[in-house]
Amino acid sequence: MSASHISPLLADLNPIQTQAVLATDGPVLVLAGAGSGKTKVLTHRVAYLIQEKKVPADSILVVTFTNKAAGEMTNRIKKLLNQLPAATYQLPVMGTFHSICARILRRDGVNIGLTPGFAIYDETDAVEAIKQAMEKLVLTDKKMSPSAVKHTISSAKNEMVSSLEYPRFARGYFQETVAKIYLEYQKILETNQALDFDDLLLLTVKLFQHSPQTLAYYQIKFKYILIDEYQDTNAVQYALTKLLSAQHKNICVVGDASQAIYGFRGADFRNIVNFQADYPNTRVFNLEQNYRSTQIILDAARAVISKNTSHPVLSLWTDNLVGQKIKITEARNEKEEAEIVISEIKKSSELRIKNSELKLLTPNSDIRTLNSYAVLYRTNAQSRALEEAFLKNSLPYILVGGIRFYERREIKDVLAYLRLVQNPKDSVALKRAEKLGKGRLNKFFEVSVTIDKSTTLDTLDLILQKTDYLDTLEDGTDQGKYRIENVKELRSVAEQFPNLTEFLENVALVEHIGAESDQNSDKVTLTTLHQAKGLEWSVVFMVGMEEGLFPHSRSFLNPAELEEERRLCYVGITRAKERLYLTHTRQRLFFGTRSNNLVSRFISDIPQELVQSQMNYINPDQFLDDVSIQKDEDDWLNL
DNA sequence: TTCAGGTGTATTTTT
DNA sequence: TACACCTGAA
Repeated sequence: MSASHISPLLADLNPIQTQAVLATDGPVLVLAGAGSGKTKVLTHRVAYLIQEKKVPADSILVVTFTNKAAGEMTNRIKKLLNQLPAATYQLPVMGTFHSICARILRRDGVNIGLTPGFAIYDETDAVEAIKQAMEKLVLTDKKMSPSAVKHTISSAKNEMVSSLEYPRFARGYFQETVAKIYLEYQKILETNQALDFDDLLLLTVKLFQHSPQTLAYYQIKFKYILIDEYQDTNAVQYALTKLLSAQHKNICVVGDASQAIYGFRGADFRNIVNFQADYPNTRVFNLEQNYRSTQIILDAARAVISKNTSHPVLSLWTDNLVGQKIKITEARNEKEEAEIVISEIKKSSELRIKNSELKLLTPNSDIRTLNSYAVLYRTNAQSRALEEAFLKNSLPYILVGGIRFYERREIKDVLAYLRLVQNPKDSVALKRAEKLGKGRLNKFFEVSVTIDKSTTLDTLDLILQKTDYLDTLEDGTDQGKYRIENVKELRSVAEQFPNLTEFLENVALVEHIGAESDQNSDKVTLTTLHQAKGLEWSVVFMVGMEEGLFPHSRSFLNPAELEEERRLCYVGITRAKERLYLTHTRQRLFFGTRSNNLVSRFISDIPQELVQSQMNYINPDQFLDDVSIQKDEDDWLNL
């Protein structure tokens, strides 16, 4: 590459983004603020390595937080490479930590005694295995919930504490009992030839520790490693990163401590905070120019997040307009809150219709389709009141979240049969199949022995036909019809993966988007704050801005958790491009009881000059007569 | 095999 | 309040 040659890949990058792309070798930390073009830097960096540095694509490893993110990045890298002269079509190795570890273990896990055809247990399967372990130990103590036990074991695995080591750390009755269950649980997984999600990571570390040749193979293979959302990595993922990058040390991590919102499941943002200390000679790039939001929105976000003290906060700035003030509204209850949201949306939609009728539309005028609105909430339970109001007003919406496709009863049932084809000893699958009827199970076993090397789809169809499973779903209700539709949807996935092992792995590791969620249609998005991460809308409503709900009461006793709530609020605010609404209620119906909540401290943290509201909420004392959450309030005041 | 009725539980969630 | 889950009886 001559000095005069400027790669077209750098053409539309700002100076810091350019530097982050050009710093190909050695440890690199990219601190990417919300809306600062993080994915752009990652994709351009990969394309640059391939195109300009002539790095073979398969020696680049890109780790993402979700499979969806991996897919999006793949598309963008493809596009970039296709635009270039002498287009290269080979793509880097991309995926989540879990999917990459699964691939490694299928290939090399035999070195630590793993069967290549191992099953992957999802949360439900794992909890079922825990139940079986507890039954075996005759733990009739109903006070221990299997999912709490699962969570404790999962935390231990995240800290790389094996079932053999755990008893040493266990303190008190609960943990000591968990220690016994943990041992039994691992035995069950072993006999079932199954790994849970945590095992995928943990056993890969174990494989690398026990088989230096295997480790060396991957260390040499992956010359360049890029990790997205590094603030959301846990201890095992940290260890994997360290092991894999030890040879070439070309490690680039991207993230933002202010957007760390998964501490509750073991993520530790200190991994990103301490990166420089961990990797000597790290070059740091702060992406602080925001391309998404108005200045007012960024100022509000900053006011909220700057109260956190346990991590650094980036100073976002923008060339965008100052924008409109943030609108804060109080509703009497959750129904009125939903109506307020809807009336605001309708106001601008009506404006849109009127303008288009009068042909007043100019390019870039205030045209907003429904998919430029989102309503964000802290807990899923809040979606009900919103949904009811949207239905009542015939305003189209799409609810993101809820029960996932592969978690649905009918899907898990069918998958249980398929898992038994692969491993008839799988006790979790067996128990599920038993629940569907002994007769049905016997019929299944009659045909399952004859299944040899047929495709996933043929196997699935044969099972459905022999067991008459679909009959159990056919009950004349809409729900029954819907369930049958879902099984059909599963058939279409089966068609894509003729190999049963590959099919089951995909099912376990990749979230499937059901047929009903047509994402291109014009609808308002309703979703949790967590699921909004990484997305953006022109207009964002954050509802339920109340003490106890957001920040959630469970975080009151723990300053670290309260900081996580604050980061979640920061994430929510920075989703908005143009307009932000915050709403709260005086009284909310919650699990059958009415509670009077104080206005969220996050609202009080936003300076008045950024806000347009009918009331002054700075002094929450006016609500102190409402006693229902007085106790909680005392808790947080004492922090 | 099915279904009625009792019981427990309700923060966020990808893999 | 509402619903998922389990149990036991028909």
